[in-house]
This record gives sequence, C-alpha cells and structure tokens, in this order.
Amino acid sequence: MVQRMSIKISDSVVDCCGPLSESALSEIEADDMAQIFSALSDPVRLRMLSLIAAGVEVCSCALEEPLAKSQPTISHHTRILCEAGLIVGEKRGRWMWWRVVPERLKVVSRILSN
Amino acid sequence: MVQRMSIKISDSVVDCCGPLSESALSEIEADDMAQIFSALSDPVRLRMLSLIAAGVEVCSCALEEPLAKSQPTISHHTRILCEAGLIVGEKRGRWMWWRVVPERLKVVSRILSN
DNA sequence: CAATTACATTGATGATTGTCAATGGATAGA
DNA sequence: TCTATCCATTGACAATCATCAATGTAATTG
Repeated sequence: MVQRMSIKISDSVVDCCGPLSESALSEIEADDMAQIFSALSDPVRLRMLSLIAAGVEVCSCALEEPLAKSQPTISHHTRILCEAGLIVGEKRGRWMWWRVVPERLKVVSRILSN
Repeated sequence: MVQRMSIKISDSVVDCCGPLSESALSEIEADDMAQIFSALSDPVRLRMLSLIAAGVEVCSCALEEPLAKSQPTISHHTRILCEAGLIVGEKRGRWMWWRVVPERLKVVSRILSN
C-alpha cells in the first residue's frame, strides 16, 4: 500500500520570480521565499537534506543515527523540509521514504543567481 | 572620509562545497551554510536585500519607509545581512551606503543547483 | 560650541523555534 | 490477537529572534 504525504507549498514564488535585483519583492513573495530559506536555515536540516540527496531514497529511521537526534526531532525536521517542498515522502509499509525535489532547489538557486 | 564595515563571514563554505547531494555535509559546513540561509530566512531582510540590489547603492535611511520598520530594526537587519556577507556597507559622512555582494549570492546559488 | 542628523547599541518584551519524553496510530510478523 | 516496530503528535522547556523605545556616538551645520 502506498500513501503520499500532503504538502503545503506556497507557489507564488515558483514561476513569477526573477532574480532578486530585478525589482522589489512584494510582501507575499518575500514571505514565501522566507519559508523556503527558513527550512534551510538549520544545520540539522541541511545535513538531513544532504543525507537524503546522497542516497536515492532514505528512510526516516536511517537519519536518527547520523544526525544524532531523537525520533520526534527527526520527524519534526522532515516535516519542515516537506512543507517547504524540498523533499517528498512516501510511506511503504512501516517505513517512510524521503527523496529530494531537485526542481525546488533549482527554483531557489535561480532566484539567487542574478 | 571613508570607513568600512568589519564583516565576520565564515568562509569554510565558500570554496569547499560542491552541490548538496555530492557528499554528506560536515557539521561545520552545515553551520556556516545555515548562517547564510538564516540571514535570508526573514521576509523583511529579503525585501531589504531586494531593495539594495535594485539600486546600485542604498542608504540605510532610504530603507525605513519602504520596509515600514523602525530605525533600530533596520540597523539590526543590515547587520545580519552584513555578517552573512550578503551586503557590504560603507560610511560616507553621516550616511551608511549598502550594496550587495553578488559573488556571495552566487556561492549559495551554486550549492543549491546540483 | 550648540543643535541636528544618521546610525549603532542596549534593554525589554512577545513570538517563534529546536529539542525530547510521553503517547498514540498504523503496519508487519508470530 | 498479541507484540514489536516505525512514525506522527502533543506538551513542555530553554534558547533564539524580531521589534521598538531609549540612549549613545559620530559627523555635519549654524
């Protein structure tokens, strides 16, 4: 049985935004971008994202040991990365498998390269 | 008279880091990257960065009105962006002039595009 | 020198955040 | 059905953060 995570991504930033210097950001655009950068602003989450990106797919249970955090903390961070659209999860059996969303990273990358 | 801001940037991330997925981040690299993303994780700072990038050079006093924040708050945010190496300031007379550091933005951009 | 202006710093406050123990729900195996 | 496992949620706590009033500092002007 396969069950997909629901994601709440703010998409106003995905298609509309050119590079930062082009024109002043609206408050809404700034809020959306800030959500993504907030997700990336924690060292544990960055290492988590790196670990997930290193493998094709990574189980939640495989993150506790290298990150040296408790299970609820791991769950908390995967949730934040998921809500920012940076990773997606798929539950298979008892395991939650995570993979990165490269297009999402590219969106942010493109905004910063002006 | 010209006076430059002192910046404290953590540089371990500037030259060393390939894309996120290449290999697992060390804790030190993750800390440094997190500092940059933290600076970008606030909507006011994003709009501030956008405003500075829009003009060639922008005075602190020209930021209060469009951002609708008090002078101490503006000063607080410019400081954080500066410490992250994203902007540099130069004091000329009574005015503090800010400009973005495009290379710094490119560093972050490159990390995200794997 | 005195007044004014632009900015930084300090201190305080309310809000947000990272962390984990405890608990609950769902799935697999015996 | 019972037990074990994987994960999410809740609640609590300490730490960090965004904000601003008050104050300090440096530079310009009269």
